[in-house]
Amino acid sequence: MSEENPLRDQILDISRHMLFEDGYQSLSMRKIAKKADVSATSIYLYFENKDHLLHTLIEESVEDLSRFIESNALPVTDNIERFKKIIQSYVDFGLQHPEKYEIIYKVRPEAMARYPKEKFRKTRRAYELLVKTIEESVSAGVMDVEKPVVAAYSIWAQLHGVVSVVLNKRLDSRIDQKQFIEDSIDLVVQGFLVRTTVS
Amino acid sequence: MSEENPLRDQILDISRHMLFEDGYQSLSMRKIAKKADVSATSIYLYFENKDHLLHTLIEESVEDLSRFIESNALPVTDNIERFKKIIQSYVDFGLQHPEKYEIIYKVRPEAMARYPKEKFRKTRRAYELLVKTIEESVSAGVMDVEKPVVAAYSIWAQLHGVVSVVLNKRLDSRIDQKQFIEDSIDLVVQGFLVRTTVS
DNA sequence: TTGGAGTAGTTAACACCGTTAACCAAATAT
DNA sequence: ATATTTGGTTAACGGTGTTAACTACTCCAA
Repeated sequence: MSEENPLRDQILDISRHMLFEDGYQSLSMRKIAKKADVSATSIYLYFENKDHLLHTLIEESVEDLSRFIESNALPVTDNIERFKKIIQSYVDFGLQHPEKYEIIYKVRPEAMARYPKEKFRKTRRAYELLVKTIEESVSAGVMDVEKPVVAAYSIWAQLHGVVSVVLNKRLDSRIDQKQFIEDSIDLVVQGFLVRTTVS
Repeated sequence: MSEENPLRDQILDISRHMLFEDGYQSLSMRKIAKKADVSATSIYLYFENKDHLLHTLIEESVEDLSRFIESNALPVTDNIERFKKIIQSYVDFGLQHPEKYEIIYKVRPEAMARYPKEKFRKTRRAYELLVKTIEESVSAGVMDVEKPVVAAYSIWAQLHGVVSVVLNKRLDSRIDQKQFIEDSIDLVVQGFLVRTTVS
């Protein structure tokens, strides 16, 4: 993945940082170049265009997110516990690496429309893991979910809502952040565990 | 709200349509103006700048969404039924008015960062209604939810995930759309109704 | 040792962008 | 009849992504 080039990596670092600080709109190739102390066109030596630069950033973040969740959840053998671990890891990653997490969603609308579908699917390893975990729980008879694919997607959306409201500081002032996170995770998890068949 | 001006309305219509067709990135004041057969600067007679134009579009859409949900759900007196109605209405609106629905979320990241917070809160009437409905259900003892404010937000996020995966045609080819929607709604609703105390 | 071929960058230019300033003509009010 | 407001215009500024053409520098073969 990393093509072993210092300037290329530097451009990615600067872009990620600027994106997080000032948002997408004010991110320009020329500004990136200036900060890297290089001419604007040099960026094109390493990235086809602005879209591709952004896509690389997204891909990198999704990869990190996937790896993080996998490294936490894969070792867990019990299905229910792995289910919980995936959810917890997703939220943890978002809160611990806001710079990377936000890129996945912040860039979306415009650049994402041109994001190659196949890459989109390929990078969703963590999602696949969640689906598999739910499916196995169902097979084992410890969970009762009709459509794991749907359920997993819903969970994903829900978790994103939780993480983003915290990161964007849109949390109602009456609500304690830590408690909000705990409660939300609990809400998601319990929504499924209630359906667990008691052995 | 509508300031009774034909050109102003035309600009909004064109913008909304162009935004839906070609996305945010390729939306420019000059293109809007050209399509309205007017000089680019004329837009500034009715909108302070591009941001304000977008914000007006968002506000309008959120207003429509809120009205739609309210008109469907307010007449329903039974709390549980109203709860279901709100959820169903949200999804229906998204699928029936994709042009308006997508604006609410498509524009977000860049322009949304500058969207005045107070307006943001003011327009969330439908959300408030959902919170109120859950709270009343809890008071009436027919639902058991610790933090209605959190729960409502989670539901919102989850529903958005459902609607957007359909609108963006990101649905896995194995899955039937109609069934996906029904199942998802059921999943959300059941997640709460399971907690209903049987009288 | 020379010279040709990459390599890693440069400058100049194009077409487009949001926005401002200055202007103008027609409608309206005094 | 004249002043003011309304609803537009053109010209210009500084910024944008991207392309084309160029330039140094390194490396390798004859």
